[in-house]
Formats: sequence, C-alpha cells, structure tokens
Amino acid sequence: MRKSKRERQRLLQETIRENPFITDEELAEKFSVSVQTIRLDRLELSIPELRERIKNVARQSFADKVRALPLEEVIGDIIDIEPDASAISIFDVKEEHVFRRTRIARGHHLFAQANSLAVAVIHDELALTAKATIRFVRQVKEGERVVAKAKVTGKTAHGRTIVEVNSYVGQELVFSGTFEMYRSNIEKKDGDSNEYRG
Amino acid sequence: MRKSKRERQRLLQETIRENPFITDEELAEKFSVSVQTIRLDRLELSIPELRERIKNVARQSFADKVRALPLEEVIGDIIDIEPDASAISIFDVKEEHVFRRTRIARGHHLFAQANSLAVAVIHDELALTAKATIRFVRQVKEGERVVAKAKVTGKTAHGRTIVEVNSYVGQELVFSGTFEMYRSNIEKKDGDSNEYRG
DNA sequence: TCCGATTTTATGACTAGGTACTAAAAGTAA
DNA sequence: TTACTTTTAGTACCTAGTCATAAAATCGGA
Repeated sequence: MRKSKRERQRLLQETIRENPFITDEELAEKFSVSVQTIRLDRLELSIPELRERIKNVARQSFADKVRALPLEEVIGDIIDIEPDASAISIFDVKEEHVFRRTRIARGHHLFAQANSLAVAVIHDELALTAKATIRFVRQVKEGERVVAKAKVTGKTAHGRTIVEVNSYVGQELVFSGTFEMYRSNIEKKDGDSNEYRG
Repeated sequence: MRKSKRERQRLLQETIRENPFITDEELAEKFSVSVQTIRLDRLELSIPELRERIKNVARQSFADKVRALPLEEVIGDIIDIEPDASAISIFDVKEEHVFRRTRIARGHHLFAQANSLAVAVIHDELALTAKATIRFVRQVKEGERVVAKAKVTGKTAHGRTIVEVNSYVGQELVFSGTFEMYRSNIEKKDGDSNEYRG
C-alpha cells in the first residue's frame, strides 16, 4: 500500500539519514512513487541532493581527521602550563566518552586527560609514563567539564619525575592520580633496564 | 614556469591527496595547463574524478562512524571471555595511537585497553573502575599487536572486585595493572560513600 | 633546421544526478 | 460537481565529468 504523504516524508528522512548514498530514483522505487514526488518531498523537507549529502559527509570526516591527529596529541585543552612545575587542562565530557547506558564517563578518558597532562608538564620531548596509581573518586557525567591540575612534586631515586594530577568538576574532586614519569634526557645508568616506558 | 609532465603529475597527486575536493578546472588553473591535460594526468595516474573521490572519503567516514561508537565501548577486540573469571583482548597499535615523533604508543591507549577489559570481564552492567595501579613495562611501537589478559583475582572488604591485567607483545610483558572494580549489584552498605566510580 | 615522437589542447557526443519551472492528471473531501 | 491537494510528466539547463578523435605545440636528436 502506498503511504500517506506525511508518513512517506517521515520515512524518507529516516531512510536518507541512515543511508545518505541513496539516489532519488532508488527512493522513488522504494516508496512506489515517481522521482518527481521524491524531489518535491526533498524540497519540502530541505534535504539536499545526493551529491551535496555525500559532500557533507566527506567534509565532516575530513575535518574530523584533521582534528583527530593533532588533537589526540593531548586529551583535553591545556589552558595553562609552567614547564616542570604545573599545568591545567579542561576536558568536556561528550556523548562519545560515556557508557551509553549510564552516561557516566569511561575511566580511561579521565585517565587519558590526566596522563596527557602529566606528559605535557614534563619539559622533555620524550616524556613517558612509567607507573601510575589512580583513583576515580566520583563518577563524571556527560556534559560535565573536567579540570585537571597537574603538579610536579618530586623525583625518585631512578631520576623519574613524580607528577600529581587532581581532576575536578566544579569544586568536586573526581579523579586523582600519581604518575611516575620517565624522561629521556636523564641517561639510563642504573640497572633498572626493564621498566621505563608508557 | 610550467613544470615538466613528471613534476606536474607528482604535484598533482600530492595536491589531490591533500584536498580531494578540488575540481579539474581548479587544478588546470593551478598548474597553468588545460583541463584536458589534467584529465590525461588523472587517467595516467589512475586518480578517480572528483565525485568518486568525495564518495570514497564519505564512505570511509561513514564506515568509521558506524564502527566508532559501538567499538569505542571496548578498546581492543575481545577474543575470549569467561565472565567474572578472565578475558583476553587484542589491540593493534596504529598511527593514531602513537607519539608522532617516537612512534611509541601513548600510555592511555594501553590503559584504555586494559581498563575496558577489566570492565568487560566483570559480569555486571554497571561495572566501573574505582582504583588502579599500573605499570608500563616496556614501550609499544606502532604496528605492534598488544594482547591483554585479565584475570579476576579476588575481592576487597568493600565488595570490590580485583582484576589483574597483563598485556603482552608476543611473549613480552609490556603493561601490567591492578584494577579495583566497583559493581552495582552489591548494595553500598558500608560508610565508604565518597570513592567508588570511574 | 627539419623529422618524428611526445605532450598538450580542442572539440563534440554522451553520462549521472540532479535543479527549476510549467502543466496536466489523479485523488480527495465537502 | 467543485475546489483543493497531491502526484506525475516533460522540458531546458547544470556540473563535473567520460570517451574518442584530431589538431596544434613542444622537444630531442641527427
């Protein structure tokens, strides 16, 4: 049976959202109407033509890709840094960072922000995490803004740097971690050969 | 000066790689040759036309998007799991996971794999990480495959579950961590109110 | 300098997947 | 039946090409 205009347009939107690569001709066949009807529908619903839709998808992914690599260098935006002393970054928890069901942020994103910040605060091109002890103090929900504060607090006997990172949502502590950082410019000289990078 | 054919074709490939959205006409102008020359070049280099290029970019991003959300639920592919006992996942280190300079995997990806696995092994819908102590034993490079093995080893007094995760590249241990996991089905009953989620 | 090969440009016919517009036909409700 | 909405048809035009043919320009070598 041929659906009503309203129903057809609803399904049309859904169909195109799911598969932007479908042509008017294919849509016409799918809904058993003429190509012209489909075009009228698109016009009424302000749905652009196939090529424009594809271009939009492509543009988005291209922008994402450009953003993906450099931005992944540091998780969160660093808003203040004093090399080898302290640093602050912010990270907005979005849909892609949470468990679908509970909307609670996955731990590794909070870890990633803190870890990135710990790497960044070290004034060394090859700083890497050797060890970390972390604690998720309270859950962080979608939409919340996490402010991570890193402080260099000392050094180990092996020449590693200790960085304390505390992350807050507003005034509340949500995450805290102690990071033991390896740095390259200190030549390895003691027999601790098999555990120093991350 | 107009470049030689060879040089022009080299630059053409590069230009299109950088910006797949450029038309033959724009390319012709850029290289001060006719549109036909550009088309001959594309033919010789097997570079598809603009619309096909755009479609390819879009297809890729579309596939990525479909993969992105559900796959992000777990970092790495789980290949074996025995609920509340053990689990194994593999994670291939790619370009996007490493420091550009050193090609060494960023710590948080290894953490994410281990953390995801620790969450997955717990037979509970709302399992969350409460605490973790981790160690990056050796660096992992781009192209390496990391196999993470999680084992439930015990419980704390608070009803939390302890999960040990060891990650290997081949036979070599590269990461190890102890995760203290919070689970929802154990009603909070002791006064430990302010530290249980991640 | 001329020859032949390579490279470049021009031209025309055709394509997909449309837009924009006009007009007619079909369906529907009072 | 009339009035209105909805659907279909048809035409001209568009972009960004393909494919094929042919002519013009350029280049290297004897």
